[in-house]
Amino acid sequence: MAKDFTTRVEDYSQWYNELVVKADLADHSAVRGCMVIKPYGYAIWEKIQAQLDKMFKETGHVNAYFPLLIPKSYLSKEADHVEGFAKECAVVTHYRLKNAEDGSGVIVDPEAKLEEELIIRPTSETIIWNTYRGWIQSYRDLPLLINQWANVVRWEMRTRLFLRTAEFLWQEGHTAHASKEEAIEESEKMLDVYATFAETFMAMPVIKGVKTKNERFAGALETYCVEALMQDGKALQAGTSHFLGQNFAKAFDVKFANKEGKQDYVWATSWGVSTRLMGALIMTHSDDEGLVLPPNLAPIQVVIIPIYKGQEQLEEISKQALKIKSEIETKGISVKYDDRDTQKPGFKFAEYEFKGVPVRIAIGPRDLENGTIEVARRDTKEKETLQQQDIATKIEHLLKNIQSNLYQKAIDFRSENIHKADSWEEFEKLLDQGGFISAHWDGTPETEEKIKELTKATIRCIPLNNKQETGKCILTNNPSTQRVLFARAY
RNA sequence: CGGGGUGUAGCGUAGCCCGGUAUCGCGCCUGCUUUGGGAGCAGGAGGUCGUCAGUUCGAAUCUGGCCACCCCGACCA
Repeated sequence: MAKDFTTRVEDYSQWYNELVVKADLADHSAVRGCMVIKPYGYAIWEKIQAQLDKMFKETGHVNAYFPLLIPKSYLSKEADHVEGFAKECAVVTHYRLKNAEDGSGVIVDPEAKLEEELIIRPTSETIIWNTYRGWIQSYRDLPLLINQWANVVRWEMRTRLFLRTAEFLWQEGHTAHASKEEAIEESEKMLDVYATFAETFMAMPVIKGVKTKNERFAGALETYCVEALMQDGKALQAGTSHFLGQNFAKAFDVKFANKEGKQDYVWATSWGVSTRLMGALIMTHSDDEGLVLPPNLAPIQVVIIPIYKGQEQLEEISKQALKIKSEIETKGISVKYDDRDTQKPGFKFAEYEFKGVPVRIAIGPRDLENGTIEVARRDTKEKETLQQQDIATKIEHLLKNIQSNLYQKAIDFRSENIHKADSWEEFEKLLDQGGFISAHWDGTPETEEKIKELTKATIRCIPLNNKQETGKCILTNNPSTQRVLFARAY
């Protein structure tokens, strides 16, 4: 396990800071915790985005865009929602600057104070539901299935690169339904989309579950989540899907005429995943040599590096390399041929390793003679020399193999790190080892809070379709009907 | 907001106790040799020592104020 690297993502600055993201945007406290995503890192986000977007559309959703700035009053309409977000909102109070009279630079023009302050969205429920009021009159307008790709800002007291930045990119789905059952079904369906995405594309196993009341989204009746386990033994919430009941419909007065002609409030869901997924990706697979990307999300799946002496030999090798490149590309695989003359092969090898490129091909004079190439895989770092014929098929299989190997490795790691605890002593001991702990809980928020205070562990989720069994709460010994999953989390 | 720490070249640092105009590594530039795992040699460029004030003939170094950032906690996707 890559100890040094997974504990705190931002520590691996050597490769991470230079190539994926740079955090120190400016020497200014106002932007602390914001992130600059460099082109290579952004390419990974684009892959995530493209795949999720496809899955949303396959489940009947369409994209739309709502404003960044939200009138302050909107936020106060749903009581729980305000309480959840009020403490971390950036507020726009003025609309103009002017030159300072003493020539010291620009200042905020006090004349330009806004009558009503605007907040920068921490999430868009309020402005979207305010808009939906005008869009929904009849059951014929339902369901309304909309997704938004956007940035949001949450002024967190403490930030962590990728996992909790002040500004982050995400998608938020907001749907409206005619019945409670349909809305619940929708939130469960989207949870499934997230789980499928995590497992199939990110090669990251997740546990589907529901949050306890304490951990629920502000304003939701039920919060579903997918929880993943990072290499350092900490849990990470990878995505959430909320059943909002009629809370927002009531707060924003969104009513529709049902088939019987009666007015009723609509039922809502919202669901989202963010650039946190990139943190999850890094912390699930990477090692001390850098990123390890699952082929299904790697912007570059195969890199070809020529080994040569002199211009003449390079031309000869390039001819063959480009032939192999286009052959592999016929399988829909993305291939980069790196014939830069400014770096040596050894340097390039290392560079693509920390960029996480799944497969590297080296081709030199020796290969030209023998009709071979050297193929190296990032996940196991194994190298082998292959004949050039059928190379596209061989690479295609190799990529599939890497994808499933990464998933298997992650799932094995997780199985090794889920334990049952039946006493408080055992619970505490297991916690220090990291991982999920399956234990009985009496179902009260007070007990949950107490356990958090004592151990910093939280209930990550109550798994869906959880086995019912009688037991005693790990802390209070009160009767319990099921085990829940505890962990220390990011 | 509480507790701790740090500010010296693009990055990472030495020097500070004991005052005399700044050290080393990476990176960058030039040239030659190299190229199957992060090249070698030679030469070179780059610094208001966070900031303001004080002490002093003289301050990166001593004193005081301010600013910024990092870590730990409270909060959280």
